[in-house]
Amino acid sequence: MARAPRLGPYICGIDAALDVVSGKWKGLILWELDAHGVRRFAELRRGLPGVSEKMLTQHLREMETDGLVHREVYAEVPPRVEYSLTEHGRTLNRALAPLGAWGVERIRREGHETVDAAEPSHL
Amino acid sequence: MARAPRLGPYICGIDAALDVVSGKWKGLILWELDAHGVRRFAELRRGLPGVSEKMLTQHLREMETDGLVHREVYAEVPPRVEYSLTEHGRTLNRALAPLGAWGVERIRREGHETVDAAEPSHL
DNA sequence: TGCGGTACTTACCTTTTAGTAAGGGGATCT
DNA sequence: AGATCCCCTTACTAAAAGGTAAGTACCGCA
Repeated sequence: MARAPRLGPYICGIDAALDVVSGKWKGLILWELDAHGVRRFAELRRGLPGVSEKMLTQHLREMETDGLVHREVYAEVPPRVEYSLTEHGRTLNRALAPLGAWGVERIRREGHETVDAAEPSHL
Repeated sequence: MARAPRLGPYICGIDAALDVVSGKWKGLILWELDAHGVRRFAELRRGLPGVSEKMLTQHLREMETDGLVHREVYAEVPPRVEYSLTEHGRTLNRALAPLGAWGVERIRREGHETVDAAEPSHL
């Protein structure tokens, strides 16, 4: 791992954008950071139910090298690290908005349950 | 594979939308079908440099069960199958447009090379 | 006769991605 | 004294995604 800028060459813009958001939790991380502005590691962890520490660090590192998130480390005694979106991260989020709306429509159409409303109707 | 509607539950719309477009060639398939309207299997294959027949069928089948593409089989002597976008596929493509634009910007910034000079229609 | 084109399917293998579990080291809480 | 919190790192394992190659069955062309 630790691919520096990222692989390419890309065939079109969708390619390049999907490369950056594909990853099980990246969409949610983007959303959390967009909603709260600044979040610490443990806050993000609590905000993403089920994420492991390894995956969270890994995704955050990749998003940092991709120029989406800013990582600010405070050399304090209980270590403190704050994550926030960069300008690129914010524009990405804005570009993602119509896709999110489409997804919400799809969930509605298909009758999928969201996580907190999960009720197992007979499959 | 052959997951019927798709897994879920989703945490947000981005989740649901990414579920449907994640796959190495799905973005390109969407683009090809959007650009040409109707395409046969072998035409799509030629349009996606490097795709294997297996991956192409697999992706097309998933996109069909996801309600994005329509598959029309003609029972002719040299078999003929035509693929096109459904209405949902077309709205997805429209929702993908800002993301594609973001990706193009990113490619420009990073100085990645594109494979071909063809421009996606939804820019 | 043998090749290429049509649209796949199947089996097998490699690569990538994600999950699990443990550790580290100092500081505050009980 | 012991537990917990903080933000990770490392090693190992499992699952998913993707690639390669071959087979199917029928046809037209040279």
